[in-house]
Amino acid sequence: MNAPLPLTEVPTSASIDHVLDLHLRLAQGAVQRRFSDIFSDLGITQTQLTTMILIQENAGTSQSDIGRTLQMDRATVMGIINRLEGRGLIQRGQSPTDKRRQTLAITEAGAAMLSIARERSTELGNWLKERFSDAEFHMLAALLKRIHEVDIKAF
Amino acid sequence: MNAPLPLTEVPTSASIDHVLDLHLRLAQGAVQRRFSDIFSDLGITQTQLTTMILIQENAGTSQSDIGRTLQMDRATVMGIINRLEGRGLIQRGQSPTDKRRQTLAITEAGAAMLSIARERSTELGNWLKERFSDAEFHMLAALLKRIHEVDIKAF
DNA sequence: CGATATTGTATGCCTCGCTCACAAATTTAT
DNA sequence: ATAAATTTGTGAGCGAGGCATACAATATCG
Repeated sequence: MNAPLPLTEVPTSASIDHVLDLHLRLAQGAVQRRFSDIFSDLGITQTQLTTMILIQENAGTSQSDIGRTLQMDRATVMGIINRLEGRGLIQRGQSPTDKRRQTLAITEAGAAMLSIARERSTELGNWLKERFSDAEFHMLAALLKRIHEVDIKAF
Repeated sequence: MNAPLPLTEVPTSASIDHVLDLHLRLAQGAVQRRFSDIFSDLGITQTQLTTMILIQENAGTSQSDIGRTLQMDRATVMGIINRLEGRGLIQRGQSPTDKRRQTLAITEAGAAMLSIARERSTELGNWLKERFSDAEFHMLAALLKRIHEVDIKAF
């Protein structure tokens, strides 16, 4: 369920080593792999879980809202919502005020899965925290935030 | 070519805000979008570019080597190599010592594109560096490295 | 009212990432 | 030297995510 294990020598590249975007991508990949390990029995992805949490804690949100928060296209969000609804984890409803909107809500099955998932999240969090002091951990989060937040600010 | 632009209020979640893995994912997404903007005319992805640089600076590497370095499955690497070879940017050859291996090399077209791409990389680097002091920048890289390197160390 | 923007949806295309299975070659063990 | 295990590339298949484009319905603003 993972990439091969490097024990032998592996090619490196001077011009690659200090490139931030590579480290970012590799780190994200590592987390993603760890995530699917930890959550394998729940069959859920990082994006899906985040989406569900967002729905649970913002009753009545719409797909567009989620897209804005998680910086995804409307069409992309729809795919995710379709998959979650297809599994009976969330439910679409009608907004009383705006007929274009669809309110999103967690089903009972979804809530059940979420309560398990939240525990697992702790596990993932610990796996990450192992590597850092508290200060480093918060620093890292803050620095990362600058990357995606400035992306927003640009408009 | 991008996600919608949040100007309005957007749902947030207390339990989501300090989750490191979300910031990591969003940051990576933001970089990816910026990347495809900057490199749009070259029609190349982050992964593809990294792969090509790796090949160029490690003459005769194999697909498996790349997989280990970039932490990707053999099968995944093959897909990437296929696409690059299909566009005539790289070339497969035969290893003189090991008949299982395929040596990878950059074609002339590939080298031409790489020289442009390296300039664009600077642009992406600057876009990132804007947000950070030098110390922060290096700190961030170092912290990220801990995430994917420990992943390796686990074996 | 009319023009403009927002929301959801459908379609289609592409990249990445994985599993499983297989064959050929190489290395290690007996 | 022969047998066993490992490495390498490949093929087929599956699914998620991410995008553009286009369309219809609804809201909002001038």
